[in-house]
Amino acid sequence: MSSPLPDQTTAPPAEPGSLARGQGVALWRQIESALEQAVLAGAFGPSGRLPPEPELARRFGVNRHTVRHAVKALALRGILRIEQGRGTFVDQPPIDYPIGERTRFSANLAGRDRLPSRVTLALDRIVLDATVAALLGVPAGSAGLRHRTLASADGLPLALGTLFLATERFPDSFAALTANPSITALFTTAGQADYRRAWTRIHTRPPSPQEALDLQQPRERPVLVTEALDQSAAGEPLAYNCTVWAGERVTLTVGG
Amino acid sequence: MSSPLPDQTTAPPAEPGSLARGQGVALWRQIESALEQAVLAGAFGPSGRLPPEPELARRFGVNRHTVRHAVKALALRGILRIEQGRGTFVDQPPIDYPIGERTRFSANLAGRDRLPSRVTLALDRIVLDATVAALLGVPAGSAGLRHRTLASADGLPLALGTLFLATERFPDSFAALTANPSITALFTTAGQADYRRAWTRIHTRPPSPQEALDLQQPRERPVLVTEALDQSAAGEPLAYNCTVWAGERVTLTVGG
DNA sequence: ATTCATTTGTTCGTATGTATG
DNA sequence: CCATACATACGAACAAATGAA
Repeated sequence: MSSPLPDQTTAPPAEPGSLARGQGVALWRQIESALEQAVLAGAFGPSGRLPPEPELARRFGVNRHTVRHAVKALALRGILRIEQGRGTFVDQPPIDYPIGERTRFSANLAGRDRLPSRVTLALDRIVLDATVAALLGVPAGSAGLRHRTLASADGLPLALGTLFLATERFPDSFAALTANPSITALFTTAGQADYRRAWTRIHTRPPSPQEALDLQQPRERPVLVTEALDQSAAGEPLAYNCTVWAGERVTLTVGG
Repeated sequence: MSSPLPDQTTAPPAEPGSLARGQGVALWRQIESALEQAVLAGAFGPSGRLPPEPELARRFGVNRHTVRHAVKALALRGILRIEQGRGTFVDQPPIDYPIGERTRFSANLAGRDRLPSRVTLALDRIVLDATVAALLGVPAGSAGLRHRTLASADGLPLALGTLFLATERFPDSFAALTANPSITALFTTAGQADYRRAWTRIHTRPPSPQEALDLQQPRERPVLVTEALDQSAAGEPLAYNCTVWAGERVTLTVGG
């Protein structure tokens, strides 16, 4: 049988016979260069996964040891990342995501050759429980809105966001968020363009099965959980946000 | 044979016969109250680990199902945390650790009934590699110091810290840190009492086997990794710090 | 909890190419 | 030309980690 999973990596990094033997350049050096070129060309797709070693050896027409020598050299240089039992991957540096008083989503990822996107997963009218209501400064049991979104960069899920709003403060938010999932746009319409982040709490834990599925990451890899409160310029609570980040794909940055 | 691990929890939460049968209060309700009292009294020690269910059942003189009913109720209320295959634990809320421009360690944990402590694990003279040297603003290959510490609160490990200094900036740092592991003290002596945190990067990943051991946490629970650069008031880099936190025991807070 | 397929990690042995003296 | 040392390359088998069934 052929490979059970349709492998999303398509790139054939070499044609057999493209290597020069006995010309003073070791085979593993030539393979190292070829793989590095392939990485820079983005030949391994958004997953960044390389074909397994035996497959690479076949394509290059060399022994597995020789491929391993090349791969190890690239791993030492930080180009590739080897994970026993899982595979070898392009070592994409995690996306650096600044968190501070003035954080906006899409502005963060622009200008660093990543394609940001944000889709609405769900938008529900809910009853605010005691904890969230207290944060939003309304009585427990008040009407509210829960907006669940999935943020991606470069086609890979980055974060699951859940936003809580009090209906009494944003009466038309359901229609507004249906039309445009951007919180910044909603706040601006409501005359709160100058909101800021009052505080952010950061924690980590293993993902729930559903979160691992949504974020397309293994259950063994942890998630970052941030909780944040957005505040108006006057200091009133506007929205409470709880975001679950794919831990292996982001670094949060404070200051700098 | 008796229990293979010497259990550090000593507290007997009840004496048999202390339960009132047939008095209109279900046994599991009484056990729920008794356990809650025990939790509030800190009867389960710093580990927060409850005795195994059969042991609890024996102490209360009831069937294991009855204990499970009580424990489940407390878990639903967020008082206890059940971990299949590991045990039942007091659900200690994670320690809230503020990170900002003026973060100091011991100041953070005082006044919240946790006993902070910090011990030196290792203090080495090293050669600074390119990455760290660049951050510290010295040539790669310069002499430096690496200071590894273990921070604990309440007897439980909280974080493994690694600090990098350039020797040329702090000539006497080896002796100073040997005498007093506090960075604040070192900086103060060097006339840099007014240092601040230039930036902090936050990431998460599974712990290495050694880290799991040092932090006394299961390998399945992730760690938080913070990297931070301390800067003088004049904007010169002073020290680079990389800290690995026990993820289940801390929440980092920005602002607020 | 077990089993299985996949993938990387390790260790043998052997042969060849290259540089040195 | 020969001897030696070392890096390179190949082959086979097994170990260990991962993830899915």
